[in-house]
Amino acid sequence: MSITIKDIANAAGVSDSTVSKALRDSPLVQDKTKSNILKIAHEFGYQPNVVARSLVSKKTNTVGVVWPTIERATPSALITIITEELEKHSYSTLLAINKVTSSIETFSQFQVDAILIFNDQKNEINHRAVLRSNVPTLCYGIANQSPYPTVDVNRRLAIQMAVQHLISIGHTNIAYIGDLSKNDPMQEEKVIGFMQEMKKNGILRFENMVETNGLDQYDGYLAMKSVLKQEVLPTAIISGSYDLTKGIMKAISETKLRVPKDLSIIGYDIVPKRDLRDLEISIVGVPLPKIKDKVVETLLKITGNQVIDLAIKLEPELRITNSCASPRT
Amino acid sequence: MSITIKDIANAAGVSDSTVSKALRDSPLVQDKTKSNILKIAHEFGYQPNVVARSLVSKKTNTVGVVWPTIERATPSALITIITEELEKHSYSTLLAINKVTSSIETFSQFQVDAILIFNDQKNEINHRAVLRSNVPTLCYGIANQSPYPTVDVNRRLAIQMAVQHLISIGHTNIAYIGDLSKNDPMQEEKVIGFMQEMKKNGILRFENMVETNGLDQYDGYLAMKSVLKQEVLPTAIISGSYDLTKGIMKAISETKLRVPKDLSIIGYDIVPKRDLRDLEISIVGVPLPKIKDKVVETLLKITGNQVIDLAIKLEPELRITNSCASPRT
DNA sequence: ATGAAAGCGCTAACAG
DNA sequence: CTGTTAGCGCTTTCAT
Repeated sequence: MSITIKDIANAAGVSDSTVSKALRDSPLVQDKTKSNILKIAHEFGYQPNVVARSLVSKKTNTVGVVWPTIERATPSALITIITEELEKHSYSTLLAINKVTSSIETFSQFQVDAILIFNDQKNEINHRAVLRSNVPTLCYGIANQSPYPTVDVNRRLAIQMAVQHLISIGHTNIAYIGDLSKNDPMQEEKVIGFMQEMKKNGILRFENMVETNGLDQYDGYLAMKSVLKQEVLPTAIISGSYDLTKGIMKAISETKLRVPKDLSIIGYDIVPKRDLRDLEISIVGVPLPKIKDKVVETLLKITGNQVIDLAIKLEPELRITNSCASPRT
Repeated sequence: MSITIKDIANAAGVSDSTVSKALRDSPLVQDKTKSNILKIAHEFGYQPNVVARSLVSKKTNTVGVVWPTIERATPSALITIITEELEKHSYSTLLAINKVTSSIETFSQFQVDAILIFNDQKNEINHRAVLRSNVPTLCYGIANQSPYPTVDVNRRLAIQMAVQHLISIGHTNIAYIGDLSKNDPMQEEKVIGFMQEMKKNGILRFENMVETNGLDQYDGYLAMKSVLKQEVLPTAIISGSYDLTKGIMKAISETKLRVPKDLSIIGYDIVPKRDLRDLEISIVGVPLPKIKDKVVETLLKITGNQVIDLAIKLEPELRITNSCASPRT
């Protein structure tokens, strides 16, 4: 049996409610009494029973994160900083990795104050079940796919911006290296952005779309190796992810080609970790901290039942460095 | 406000407790009444309030997993299957990625029935805080480092077994490719196993220990590349992880060397995914499902406050395939 | 400033 | 078989 408010009340010789007040730092308790109670509570190793508390207060100060695809490493950096930020606002974060519907159920039963769904798969979410759960819910993924608010990094636009820039400085043979499968809607958005923009300019060729097996460095390395075997090399590369970019750079470094003289590079990137220091690669995307801020801000809003827009789109930034140059003629 | 047991009682014209019993499928309720209540509950979209329930039953049917190093991909496969298994036993699983102590606190406040700590770092865990939390706790990591039970995969022995085998078939120049840093006690165990066994046989040389940057394919690829530059090549390689092995194989495939004719390989491996089909690599380690079973079994035991051993060591298996042969003389 | 009492939603005796 | 009662640990009026 663990320590309850009663045990402390007994030890301090006061009533339960006084202890409750003292613990919540109410001004209705004398300082002396308060500090005495606090001391005893600490001695006893008292831990408030959230379960009992929330039964009356209807608040748990906890947000639940639904993360069905734990084995994909990409979003974990985001989750980590979101958790840190929420902690600053004195919210705890709990993760669930079951199927979306059953995770929601668990969180709803635990009376979390808000739910964040990482929707990085073509999940068949039972939206009715989610809505019925009665817990304010936010999505991270593609907007307008669900009946609840979604924070959406505009990946399509990001890649379009990259293409536009490369075209504007004269490139016509641009390759996209990334995940071309249709399993992950976020990756798909990038591909669509690339294809649209290339088609619009009438320069999309079959060889320009380079499939990778995954999103790791190694995948980028292998993909770039295959590109290097093409008869006519592209003059510019857009990479679908930070890790891919690292592998791509490695593959290039094993040839006599030089960036940006022979090849311009822009990487899609929202990750802050930067160990491409040797050569600053041009990047496009929304910086992670910006996403984190928006997500947490929105989460905090919805816990207060504030009504917010369904689609919260974050606009990407294009940061061009000396990894880009006009093609040699 | 959500639907409570009372609302259903009202609608069905029975008492709260009858509804409670019906919902828990008690035999003490007439079938007719029961089905009527169930029907109404379903119509209303009733969701039991676990918070209230556990306040009286002292059970949440939930286990909390403390996982402070979410960004390292390795253990996620384990967590995934543990979660699945627990679900079969009608337990929900919640993850926390904060610091160990504060995660424990959260779980303790939520009254989870058991806690599983993934201790894959040199964490400074405040053991007293954990013990005080009063929640049965299990560790996954290195045994005898904490005052609570630990499921420990005997990594040291695993690597020793691999070395022994290679020596037994005539190898004397054996390299270990893996994480040599001392940040992760689990990796360290493997290194110790290797060094001990090599020293015991008087064949440990400096070049035999090959450092990688991480545990990904790419790291293995790069490390093997560097090995291939050595003047005298080892005749056998022991790889520290599944992904490293993949990269190592790739690097070898780019040379004229053949496995096992020129090089024998044993990989440390507990992961079930097998896409090295083309060539079955010899492996040593404890299969993931076995770990999962032991962890879940133990978790279930401790929720019932059964007393169990502090150190639960799982013995590795060595599976030799045709990736190993005696060295050419 | 402190305590008594009521109640959050549910379960578990105990009566009927 | 069904209803009544008490109480889980905590917060929150409302008295004192």
